[in-house]
Amino acid sequence: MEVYKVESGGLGIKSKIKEKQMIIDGIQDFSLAQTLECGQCFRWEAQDSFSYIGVVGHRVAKLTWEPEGEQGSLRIQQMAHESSPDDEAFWRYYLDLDRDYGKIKRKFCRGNQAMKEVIRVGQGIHVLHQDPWEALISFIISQNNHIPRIKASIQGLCQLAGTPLGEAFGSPWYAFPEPRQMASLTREDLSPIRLGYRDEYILRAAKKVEEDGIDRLLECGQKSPEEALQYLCSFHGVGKKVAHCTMLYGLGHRSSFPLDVWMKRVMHQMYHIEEQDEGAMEEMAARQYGVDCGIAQQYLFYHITQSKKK
DNA sequence: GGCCAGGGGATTA
DNA sequence: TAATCCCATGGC
Repeated sequence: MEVYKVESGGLGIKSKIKEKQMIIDGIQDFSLAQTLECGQCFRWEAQDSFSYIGVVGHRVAKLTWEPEGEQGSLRIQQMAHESSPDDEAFWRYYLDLDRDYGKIKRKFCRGNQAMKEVIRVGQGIHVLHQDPWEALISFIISQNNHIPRIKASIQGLCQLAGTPLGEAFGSPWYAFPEPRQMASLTREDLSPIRLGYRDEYILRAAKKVEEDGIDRLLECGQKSPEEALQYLCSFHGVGKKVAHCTMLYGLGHRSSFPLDVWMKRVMHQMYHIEEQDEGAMEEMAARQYGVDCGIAQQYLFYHITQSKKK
């Protein structure tokens, strides 16, 4: 059995790989459940409160969180034949484990008492690095929709058009459909998934990405937020909200601050900004939270949606 | 049966 | 640039 250790990130996180599973330990400021259930992603299934199974790219994995006091370790069990040498780096990046969230949270709370309570509720949230194409389509589907239905629609889409990844943990798994796979579908093909009027949006998006080239979308991660926003909004069915979600969760733009009905509600509560005044909310976000305001958005969103559940 | 769900497009004025 | 309506769908 091969065991090796890797150190990186400067946060004292170490990891070792045993057979087909990997353990990353010494992780702080992280909650697997909060990160996977704060509404930013739609393809993870809870097994229990410490364990989730899902698909990222062509990787099928079971993630298990093992708390140890203030810290914890993450066990990653991946489908055997999908292992590759860069798995470790892949999961670190996907889960954003090498960012100092403690420092970011302290910055958000400086001179902002209300934010301390907001962050206390979702203190383990990390903003993921998801696939940009999957994020774009997922958030088009999310419009005027509920999270359980969004998940069901995406699962249906993957089963319909995604590459089969084989069986693992007792079920068959599918990759998220590539633009090419989705572009060949018709509205009739999609009708069993019940996307409603959103089916046309995702088909047109697939065709546009086929025409423009996927790199045109991926390059938005390196471009300015203004340029990325402009390109994303050129997709039919993509407005500012969906564009900002794609930028934040898929393209790594941590300064994106998506404003939905919940965020408008919480920004009104905290800063007394009128709910239709998006410009004032964006200015306030930039001033209060700076370049990482997208991360602040996630704490705020989690807090307001959790508080309404009770 | 009306209202809402992490919106966006098209049409008005 | 706002405001309004419509776009399907399902849960409550």
